[in-house]
Amino acid sequence: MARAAGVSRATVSRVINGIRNVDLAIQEKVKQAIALTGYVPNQAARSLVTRRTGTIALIVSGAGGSQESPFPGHVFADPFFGRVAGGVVGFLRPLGIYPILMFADTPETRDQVIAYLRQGNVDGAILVSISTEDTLPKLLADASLPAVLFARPARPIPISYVDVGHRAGGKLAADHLVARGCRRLATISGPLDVPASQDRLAGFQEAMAVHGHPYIPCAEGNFTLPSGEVAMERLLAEHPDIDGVFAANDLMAQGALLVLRQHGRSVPGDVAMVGFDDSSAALACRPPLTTVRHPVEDMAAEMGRLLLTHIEHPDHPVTSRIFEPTLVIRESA
Amino acid sequence: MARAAGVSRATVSRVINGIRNVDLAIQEKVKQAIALTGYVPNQAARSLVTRRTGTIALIVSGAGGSQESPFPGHVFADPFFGRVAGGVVGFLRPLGIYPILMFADTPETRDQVIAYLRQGNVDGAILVSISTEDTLPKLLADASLPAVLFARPARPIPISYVDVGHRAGGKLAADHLVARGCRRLATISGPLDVPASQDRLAGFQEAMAVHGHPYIPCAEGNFTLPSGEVAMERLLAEHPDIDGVFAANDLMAQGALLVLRQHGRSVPGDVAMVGFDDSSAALACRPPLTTVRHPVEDMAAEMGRLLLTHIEHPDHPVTSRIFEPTLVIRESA
DNA sequence: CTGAAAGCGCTAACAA
DNA sequence: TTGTTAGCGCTTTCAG
Repeated sequence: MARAAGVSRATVSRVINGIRNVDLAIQEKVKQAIALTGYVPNQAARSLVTRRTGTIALIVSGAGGSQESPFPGHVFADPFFGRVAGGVVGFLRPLGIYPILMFADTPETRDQVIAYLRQGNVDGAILVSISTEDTLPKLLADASLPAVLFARPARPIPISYVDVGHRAGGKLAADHLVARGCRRLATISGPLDVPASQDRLAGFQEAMAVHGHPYIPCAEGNFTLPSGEVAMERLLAEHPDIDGVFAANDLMAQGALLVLRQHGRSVPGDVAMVGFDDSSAALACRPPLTTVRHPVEDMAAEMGRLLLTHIEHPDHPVTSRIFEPTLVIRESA
Repeated sequence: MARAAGVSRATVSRVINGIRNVDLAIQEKVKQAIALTGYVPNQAARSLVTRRTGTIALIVSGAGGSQESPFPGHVFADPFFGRVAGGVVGFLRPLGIYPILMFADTPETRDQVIAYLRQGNVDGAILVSISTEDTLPKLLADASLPAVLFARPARPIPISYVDVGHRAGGKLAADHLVARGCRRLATISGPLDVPASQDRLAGFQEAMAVHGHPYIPCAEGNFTLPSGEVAMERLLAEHPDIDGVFAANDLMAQGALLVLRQHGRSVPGDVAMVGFDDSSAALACRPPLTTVRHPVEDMAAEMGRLLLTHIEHPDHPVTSRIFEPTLVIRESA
């Protein structure tokens, strides 16, 4: 700005950055000049010297051996991603920092992302990895860029992460279903190669075992609505007398509800249904879905917090933070 | 990088930026040195001189007189936003440019956004305005920052925008329903203060008028599933003999379908249903929803393209681009 | 076709 | 407490 505030640029810099040791009168004068001229510091110049951008990356990374659709619409359209983005933005915004949205689904785009990060465009990264085979977490670790993951990586990697107690969630569902009086339970699991699915299933099975149900029929889905439909269809064919189901996410539960209705089974009268996530899909179900709440927004905020401390303190040790799931009781069970 | 490539930094710069007039042998030498040292140019330094950041903002702006929820989850979770983000990222990514995700819902956050943009953090902005009362478009225009809107602003503002032919979409739905043999039509509109809702309704009504149906019962919703339920409930109460419905978006159609089933009406047997958007909700419906496709991804890509030309050519005239909707026929009509 | 030198706007030592 | 002085790493005239 016009150093016409009558002082040196150093002083202006000091008041803008809130460094004390500036005479109050001068501070006032500078502030007025700023307001008057509408001066805004140039971020590029600032970053050049501070080596901080005040920006972080929010990366969604899929598997993608080769190429996928040009429009990653269905990824961002996933209510789950929306909640993550909302949580991150909600936490970061008051701090005046905003995330850069990145998407990597192929080896090339992964390299592109890494290259971008190495340009010093961001101070750190928050990574939501969709696939077990994703190599980006490792690439990030190798680049020793401050980063935080959503969910425990399939293979151990020295990066901090945030996760929910999947086993505890499975147990919550089991206990509720049993307490409700269900006797012939079944479950629709997520894809069994992802840790979260395994853990939800294990938690459910273990809890059922202690309730005296050592064997629980299980159909594997892939977290999509149609997969929930076919899983329910199969379960019903093999065990027509089912009276309670735990689906590993709300979308599959929604699909299951659809076929239950088709078969004339009332919910929760004939069969009770418990989902997982407490996503918007849970509310779109009829009846509204009883579900295990996955506190995604809070977790996303925590990712932001963790990332910031990693950025501030480069030597901060790798950390993980596990959130407790809770049961949200609505009408389906 | 180690200017140990044996040349001056100026030459390295030229090679990196693909400026001709560089001896091929030297080019090779430099490239090797780059590969060897893993050199990456510092973006901040670059931006400082070029006055370009290679970054744009993707802003979601709501109304918000005062404050809203700390987590803008439901906004980003909206499948509509997901499609926009996907389209923008899909177009920009091959160009190596990524969007910064911003969210403004209160006057304060709007100012914060503007301040951020004025810091020179981005070259331009793509704005998805959720509310009619949003003042951000005007603020952007006043700041004369390159920007493109999604959808025509309620009040005329000198900013380029991209939109779909809402009227044409309404007509598509009307023609299809009539061709199918429906005689007693009704419609569920969106909030009538937003131009898109008005236009979809008008297009539908006009087309119905030419088909000899001058009056069409209409219930107003707000684009949410529950609002679709109550609207359908009302329509059914007042006009029990309805045999065809046009809902102004898929979510409301989904809600309407739910109450239709509750009332024992078969779809499309007893009543046919046409939605609008062709969002993921259309596929989640049972039966799958016949709907007017809103080519959101393509529109988002076009926003990127338009923004880029505005950035390249600051004097490029304000432009609008209207996309044609198409009918996607599935099972509900 | 290539190198030297200036300078983008800011922060941070260092002096005063 | 404030001003002066160096750069931060790059692009870009301007010479050569």
